[in-house]
Amino acid sequence: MLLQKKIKEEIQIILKSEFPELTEENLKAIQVDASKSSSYGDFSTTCSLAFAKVLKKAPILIANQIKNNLEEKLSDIYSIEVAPPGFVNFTLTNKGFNELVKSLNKDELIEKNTDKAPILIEYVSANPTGDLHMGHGRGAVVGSALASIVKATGRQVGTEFYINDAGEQIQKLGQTAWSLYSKEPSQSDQYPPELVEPYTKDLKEGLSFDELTELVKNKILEKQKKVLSSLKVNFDRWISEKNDLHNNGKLTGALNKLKEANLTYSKDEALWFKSTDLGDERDRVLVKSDGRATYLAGDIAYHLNKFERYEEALNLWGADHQGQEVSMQVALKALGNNPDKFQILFIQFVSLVENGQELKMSKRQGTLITIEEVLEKVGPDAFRFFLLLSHVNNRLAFDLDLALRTDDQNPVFYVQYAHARACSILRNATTSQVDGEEAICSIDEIDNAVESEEIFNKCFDEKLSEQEIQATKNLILKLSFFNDEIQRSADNLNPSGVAHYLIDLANLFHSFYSHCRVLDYENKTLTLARLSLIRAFQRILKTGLETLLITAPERM
RNA sequence: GCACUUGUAGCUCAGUGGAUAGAGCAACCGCCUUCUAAGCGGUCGGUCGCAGGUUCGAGUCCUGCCAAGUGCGCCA
Repeated sequence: MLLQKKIKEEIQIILKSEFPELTEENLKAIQVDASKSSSYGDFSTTCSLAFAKVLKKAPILIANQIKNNLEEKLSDIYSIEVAPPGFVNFTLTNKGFNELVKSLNKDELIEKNTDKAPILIEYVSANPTGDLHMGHGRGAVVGSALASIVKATGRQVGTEFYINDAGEQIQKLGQTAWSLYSKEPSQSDQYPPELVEPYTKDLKEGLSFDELTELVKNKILEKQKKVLSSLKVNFDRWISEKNDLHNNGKLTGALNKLKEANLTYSKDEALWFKSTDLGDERDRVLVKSDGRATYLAGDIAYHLNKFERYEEALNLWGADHQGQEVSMQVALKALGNNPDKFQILFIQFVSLVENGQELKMSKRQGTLITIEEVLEKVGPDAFRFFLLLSHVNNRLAFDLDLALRTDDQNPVFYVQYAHARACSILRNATTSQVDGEEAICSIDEIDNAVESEEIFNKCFDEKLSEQEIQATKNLILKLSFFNDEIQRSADNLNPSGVAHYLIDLANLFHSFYSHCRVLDYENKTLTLARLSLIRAFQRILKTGLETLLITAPERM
């Protein structure tokens, strides 16, 4: 078990016995974090500050109580300082650092927690009427990374893409396709023909309008799947509005539920949802006067179905869909679902910057930049990493020039390079050299090295420079917070923390690399000690990158 | 007009109510006889949009204002 977790548990035991008025929830919230500055030790906790009010006691007294109780217990692992107004700071001994690296090499890197309810993440859900653009790309990247992170923490996750293949947009697509296919004059309000044309080539003759529409839709969908898959985005299920809701009675079922709950009325030959009564700004149409269901009706049916299968649901929607949120929330609530279990993240727009200029984009003029175009230039890893760096609530300027560069300006290369360097060291250590020199050691020797405090202490030998020792400690400390970072990202449903963590980690590794020579035939003990740290680093960086669905190359 | 989101270094962005607000890029100065210089070290750079409030403590929470983006269809 990681040292900070051990410390946390000790504090919980102390506070529980000293202050029985603290609730389980209070105790659970205790955090042992990295200290802000090395002058405050290695780990610190602010729990005495947080509990001062509940306990009606000066924080410094609580802090001292923690210190006095904890001090004798593990004095070979850390020393404790209390700083006003009530911080408790822990400074690790060499043995403490050894314990950390041991855990990082032996334990599961990401703690599994199965208490949390299964969650369904719906994302992308673009219309099957054209190419996916960068806004979809952002949703795709964030959604897939999020699903992966949450899954890594042991929680059950399902992912779905909802295909809006039953509405008016698909009709318009059909009309455009039809005029291209039948050479009949085009009607108004259609899709730009040049965007549809590639899908109407080489079709057999004699197709009906519906057959043609279905065929073109499927071709577009296949292309979307292909593009997503090259971004490493795959879904557990693709839900078709037409086949999975309209044609099998689920839509009618949902409408009946709303009717039974007396939440609908008829007006102007349309069926309306009395959403104003429930807090919406106006009533919404469910079935249009031509007898077709609206998008909202289908979406309500879909979400009712989601909650039959999952306890919680998360949607990643484009910012242009924010008007739907209230209607959906009130509908679900009115039909007996807990609104706290349904959450929507709105993806703000991505703009593209090239040569320092923001590119003007318009769907109608066909100047919308597609995922494919950007992906072709920068590749999936840079594509993913850049879009993961900022929170979806924030508008994002994607700098094509920067992402195109394959040098140190591009953070994804910086991180991947750190991994390649670590692999290179491990490879050089464990394989015999071209000049016939034997390998320094085997993987087993490295794994065993960390078990020996004597070997590991070489990392902190007094003959080493202060810089070397500090670089080593900094790297170990950062590594020890990998699990915390993953858990926090999973809890907050925000993968950007992991991406930033990996940059910081790579930074500390590069610093360690330049200060600390690892392979040294003259000093095998120090070499082994440092290799055990490199091994932990490599394992964690690889896991981190792969959790974000980004490759961790062994050579670059 | 109303609703949602955003406002932090020249630029792109991090920042769980806790200590001295961070990173990358840009600018400037150094570092390759040794494991990958796609790297490292250093300098410069901030009234955290503005004004109040809550708190022992606010970039973080609340209110108002200002600015930007988005939404306000029998489109999806």
